[in-house]
Amino acid sequence: MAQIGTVDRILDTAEVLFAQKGFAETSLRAITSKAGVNLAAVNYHFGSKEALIQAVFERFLNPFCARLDGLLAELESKPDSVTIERLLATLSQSAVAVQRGDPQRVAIFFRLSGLAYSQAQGHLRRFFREHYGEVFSRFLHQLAVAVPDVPPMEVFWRVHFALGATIFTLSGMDPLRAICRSDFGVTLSPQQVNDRLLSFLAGGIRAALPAS
Amino acid sequence: MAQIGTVDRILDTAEVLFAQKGFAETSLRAITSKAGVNLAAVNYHFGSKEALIQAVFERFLNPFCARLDGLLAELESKPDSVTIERLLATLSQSAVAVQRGDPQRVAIFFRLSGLAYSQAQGHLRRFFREHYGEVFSRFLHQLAVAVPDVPPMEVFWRVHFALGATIFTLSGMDPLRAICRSDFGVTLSPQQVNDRLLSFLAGGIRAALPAS
DNA sequence: AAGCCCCCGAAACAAACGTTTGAAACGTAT
DNA sequence: ATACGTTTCAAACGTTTGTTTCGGGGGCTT
Repeated sequence: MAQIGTVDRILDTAEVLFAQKGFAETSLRAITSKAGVNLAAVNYHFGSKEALIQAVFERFLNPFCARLDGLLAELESKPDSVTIERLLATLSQSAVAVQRGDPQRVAIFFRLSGLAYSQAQGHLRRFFREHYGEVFSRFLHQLAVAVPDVPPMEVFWRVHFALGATIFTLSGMDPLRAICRSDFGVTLSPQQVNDRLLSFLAGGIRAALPAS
Repeated sequence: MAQIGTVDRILDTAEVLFAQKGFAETSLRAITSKAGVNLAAVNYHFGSKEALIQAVFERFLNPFCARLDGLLAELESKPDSVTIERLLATLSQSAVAVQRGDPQRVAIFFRLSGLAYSQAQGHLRRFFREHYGEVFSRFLHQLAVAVPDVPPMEVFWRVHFALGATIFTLSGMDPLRAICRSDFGVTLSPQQVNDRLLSFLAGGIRAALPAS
């Protein structure tokens, strides 16, 4: 068993607790006591709670965006085969791969993204737009290529609709699967939920435009 | 100018502040000082902050569900004409009507719903399931009738996907419209965003099932 | 007018929060 | 062994939080 340092122990614990209860509802004392480190360690290593939150995001968003960026570059080299399904699958695969295929960690990934998004105000939104805006618009552009008969502005909106469905669903994955099991007697794997989500999204993006 | 009582002044103010910054981030002092009432008034009239939060939800969810329930009953009497589009429009109209057509208040409505949902833990989730679970499953059943070729369990999942897209989008309506204006030079009205959302959802719900 | 009940207001309460402090413990290079 | 920079620790700091207390009206009924 490899000994992990204080910084990573804090990040590992903060990640889980933030995903479970939100940022404001998670105290530094809860994090440090569960992580088995001293309370002052957070301010020593990160400077402040706000900086810790950003560090948590950076740790999984940086590799995610790097991988996504690489896969998008690969797709751009052969523009003919770019479909919605392939683009969405690329996104999904990036998330899963970065979390080493662990569904539990993928859930945390999306749960945190959802929290960050609903935390509409101030510093986190700026942080996202500055660090990850480029990859996002690259994805947006690829998607516009994949559906040439849908105007770019409509693609923009539909991507946000899709983003909402994704984050919303995957951030509440476990409770939803429990309801599904109790109401229909069927236990779906996260992968199966993901497949259903992707076909829903593809159908939505390709839908007929509203009669304006 | 009609004088409104202390209770409603608190509810009006809390509603806005909760929607803007979340529950934990909004202090009772912020609410009471902005509402122009004494700090102790919250605990006097509601008992606790948690009870205030529930009261805020009840005030707009009760009339919303009542109206939705009535419209659903109306639809059940003529099962032939029930389509996805009509059902979604019913939902949308209920929300708009209850908020007296004020887009600002409709935004608050969805923003609060989104917050409640992302606040996955404990008391709010129970509260929702107990109070509004019946109307929800009634809606679900109607939707299953409207798309007979999609199995009920698939409808269940797709409704949650749609719920996510809706809450997510409408809760961040204003910032998204600002981005759309700056990126495409087009200013959409909330109604126009709603139309686009509805066709996206209809397309998603009707999409081809994943090859399992 | 006296009593009663409901509501308001200023102040205080204990608890929890993020953050800071200064000294002890550590490993490492001189 | 000594000295040095880094990390850990217990303790305390000053705020802010939700909640409670208690005295003082305002509008009733008797």
